[in-house]
Amino acid sequence: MKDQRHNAIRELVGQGLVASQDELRRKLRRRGFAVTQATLSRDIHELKLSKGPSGYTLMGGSGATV
Amino acid sequence: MKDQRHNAIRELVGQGLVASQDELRRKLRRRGFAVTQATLSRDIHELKLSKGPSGYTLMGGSGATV
DNA sequence: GATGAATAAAAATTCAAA
DNA sequence: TTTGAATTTTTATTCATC
Repeated sequence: MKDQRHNAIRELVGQGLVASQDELRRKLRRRGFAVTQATLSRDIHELKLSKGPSGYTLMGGSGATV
Repeated sequence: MKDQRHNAIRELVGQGLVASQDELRRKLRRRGFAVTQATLSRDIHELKLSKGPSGYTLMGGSGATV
């Protein structure tokens, strides 16, 4: 369950605008994943997502930005 | 004043571990820049810094991570 | 081990004001 | 136009429960 959710998160984030954990939560719910903010906070950390000027983004290997 | 502070921020962040705006605030103060969290929040946005699993990082041109 | 509810902590914003 | 104090919003964590 968690793995599927992680994939969905990666997809949504990669896709573009996820400005907050709550927005992510709403989008996930539409996809059938009903979780709370606490869980997303943990997921985001596990996935090493980064929150920048334009919402959440996926981090590559080293963390260096180009 | 703001430009100097921005440079100092870039330096501190580029340097390594800045885990929170408050930590940044303390480090800046040691360097002679005494500002509040509100100002740092604005600075960070202006500098397009990103907060990830290992504190704040500088974002490069495209925002892509390697 | 994964999660939620409640809470704490951190960050963004509002609202003066210089 | 930049800032700080206060506030709101968002995110991380704690403390149970399953």
